[in-house]
Amino acid sequence: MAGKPNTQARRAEIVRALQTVMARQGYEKATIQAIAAEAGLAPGLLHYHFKSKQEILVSLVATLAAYGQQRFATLAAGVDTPAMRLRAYVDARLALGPGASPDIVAAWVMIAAEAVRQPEVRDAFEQAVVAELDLLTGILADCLRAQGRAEAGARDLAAGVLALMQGAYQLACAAGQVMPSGYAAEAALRHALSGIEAAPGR
Amino acid sequence: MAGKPNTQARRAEIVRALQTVMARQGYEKATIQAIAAEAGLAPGLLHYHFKSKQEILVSLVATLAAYGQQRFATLAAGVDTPAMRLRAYVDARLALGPGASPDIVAAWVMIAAEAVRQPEVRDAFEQAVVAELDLLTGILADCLRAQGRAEAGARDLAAGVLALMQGAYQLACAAGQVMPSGYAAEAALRHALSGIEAAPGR
Amino acid sequence: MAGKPNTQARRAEIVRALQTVMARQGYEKATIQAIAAEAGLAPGLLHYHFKSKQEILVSLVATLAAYGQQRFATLAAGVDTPAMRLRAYVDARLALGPGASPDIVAAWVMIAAEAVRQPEVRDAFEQAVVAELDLLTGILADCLRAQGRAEAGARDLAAGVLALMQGAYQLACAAGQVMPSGYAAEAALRHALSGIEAAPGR
Amino acid sequence: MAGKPNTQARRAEIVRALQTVMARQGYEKATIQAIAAEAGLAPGLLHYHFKSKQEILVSLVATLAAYGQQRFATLAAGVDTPAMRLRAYVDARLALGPGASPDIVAAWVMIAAEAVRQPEVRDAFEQAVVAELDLLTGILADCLRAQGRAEAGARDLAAGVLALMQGAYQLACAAGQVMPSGYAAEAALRHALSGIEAAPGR
DNA sequence: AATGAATGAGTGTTCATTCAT
DNA sequence: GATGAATGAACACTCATTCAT
Repeated sequence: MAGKPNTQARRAEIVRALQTVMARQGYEKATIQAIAAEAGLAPGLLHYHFKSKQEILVSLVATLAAYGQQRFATLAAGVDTPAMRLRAYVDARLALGPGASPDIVAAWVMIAAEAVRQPEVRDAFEQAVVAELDLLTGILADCLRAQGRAEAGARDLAAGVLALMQGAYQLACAAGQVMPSGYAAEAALRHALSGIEAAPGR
Repeated sequence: MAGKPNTQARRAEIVRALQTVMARQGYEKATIQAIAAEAGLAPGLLHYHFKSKQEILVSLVATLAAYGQQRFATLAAGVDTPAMRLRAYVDARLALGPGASPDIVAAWVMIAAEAVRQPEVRDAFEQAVVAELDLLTGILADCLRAQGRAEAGARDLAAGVLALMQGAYQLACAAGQVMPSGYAAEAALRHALSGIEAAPGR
Repeated sequence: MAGKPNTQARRAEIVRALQTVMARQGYEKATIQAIAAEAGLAPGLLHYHFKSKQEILVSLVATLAAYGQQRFATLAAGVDTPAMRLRAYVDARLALGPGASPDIVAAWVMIAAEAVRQPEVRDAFEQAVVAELDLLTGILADCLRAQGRAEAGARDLAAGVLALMQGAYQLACAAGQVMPSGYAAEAALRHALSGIEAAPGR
Repeated sequence: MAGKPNTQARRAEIVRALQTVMARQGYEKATIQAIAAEAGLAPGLLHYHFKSKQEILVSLVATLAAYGQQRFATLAAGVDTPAMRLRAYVDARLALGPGASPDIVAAWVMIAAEAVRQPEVRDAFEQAVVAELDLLTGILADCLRAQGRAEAGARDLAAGVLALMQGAYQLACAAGQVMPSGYAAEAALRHALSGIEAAPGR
């Protein structure tokens, strides 16, 4: 076998290197040279495996989104009540459990910033947000149903929880010095629960 | 020929131009040339009034922070109960009242992103966050006291509300297509109120 | 007066430098660095005065086309018979009279090659060709009319003369070693005259 | 495992692929990757069969030249008068008979452009031009002799016809929109005939 | 004979900053 | 105060060529 394809593995390495550099320095400073150096590869190789720098970023969005979903799946495995699934979700996103990485949070904040300006990144980011919104809406609807309440407000409630978590990420990265610590998980959970209790009956 | 010193006005014009361009195109794309064009000034003039591009940005952070504080002051004028002051605060930040500008929200999201990477911007951003946190903590403490509850949790509660609002801003800019609309103000208010009710007695 | 505009002059210098470098090395080898060096300017300055390298080339096309038209105007001044205008035209294009420059011929050949691939260059080139075609068609029509012949075939005849000259340019540049020398002007003139004589009466 | 030597066939495939890609996109854009993709081969293989990209181009020049000569041979087979051989020649080069290919014309125009800058290509191009010139000179000399005229001007006349055809090719590719159509073959033939008639007696 | 990953020099272009006027 | 030309370092990206397999 000659010149055997290793594109899959190389792509993963490169995406990983982008995550690392981006978490430290942001997307603009994450130059092709810097990413290549982090990955221990020649700069030109990055454009052999990816069409553009943006494509690496889009790939990273998908990777992180998938990683997040999987982390929830792991934590929620064997959990049977809706309320506990809700807690598992918040823990998967915010608690400093095993597998939680500051790198990922920082990278995610940078991605959100890039999503504002780059349409292709925005598309990928929106896909991730929708998936998250769907997942959380489902969990909350389960909780509402379990309490005999109307499920109509589930999506708005999910949006509030998501916004709270996203804001907590960002403020931690951009103003970590002055924010209280450890408020987020409890706040997110309480927000969800109070929203459930405020919902009208079916 | 020596013109009259109009540095103050020129600086304001330039800062304003940065806000406009940044809202449209982000900070990196907000080149000196673009800002100058937006302001109708010669490019070289910007570095006469500001030491660097970053200094313009730092100036914008302060300007926007002050504008936000002032907007709350206006809405809260003549309001006498703590609960109404709380509502005035949320409206000042999120409601589409007079003076609310998508430009400002977009610019603020960009600023938050830059704060992650540029220490000087981060400092200015943190100052703004602290001021906001102090203001909101005060309002919430008033509410708690008015209900005979312990004020200890006020800051964490303020942090939650702030995070929710910041996250709502960002998701609106980065994934506006897929987020529900109009959830944020109500969610922020409910978050505050439920936090107040959950607080223990003094 | 401060920072006085000299764009016009600089643009001309840059276009001229492109012509020189291109005649020697072709368009691809005429790098921004090479053009800047030829003009004695900093590389970055070229993009201050021109949006892109292509824009410099398009500018060169227009410049050379205008120069050619002007050269004919000079040679044809004071000439009164159609036949002599025809000769003046051929001389303006092919003869080694004063003002004829191998640089220009070589650059023109390169331009024609680029016109095949770059739409914007092609547009400019086509404009030049049309102008030339119109001019020559007019001259030939005059000749035909003077002999009481139908003018219908003038444009096709002009196309033939133009093609002959363009081909002579190109073969001189690409295979100058093996082509006879000095055949072109006489051939072009004879082609025109024989075409005139072959035309039917009115 | 050692395959059977198929270098000859592979080389032909590669040269053919270059012709196709070059006709579409020009020489510079005809990257090794693009040629390989067109030929359905691995990029590395091209440098196994050819020392360099330039060598492929030189090979293409020879191939196209040979193809042209062969096309004339086919059309001229069974033709016995000099005048008819002349017509066969022009048809072989310009008429839209069977086997005429826009690809070949476009590729030939690109080749002529490259011949200006690359010495090795120029050598190959000049060889092709000389062969063509010799062939056409011979045909024209036959015509002249058949009419009892001096053969001295045959080569200059051939050069004129060649230039006309080459220019027609190029203008068709670079300014096809604005050139009349179908003028070239007739013009070339008339040029030759009028040149013959203008020649002095022996 | 064939593969396709790897290299690294080179390209056009952008842009904050400087400076003579 | 103001102008706008000038600078040069940086960037993403391209690509002929090489090489281990």
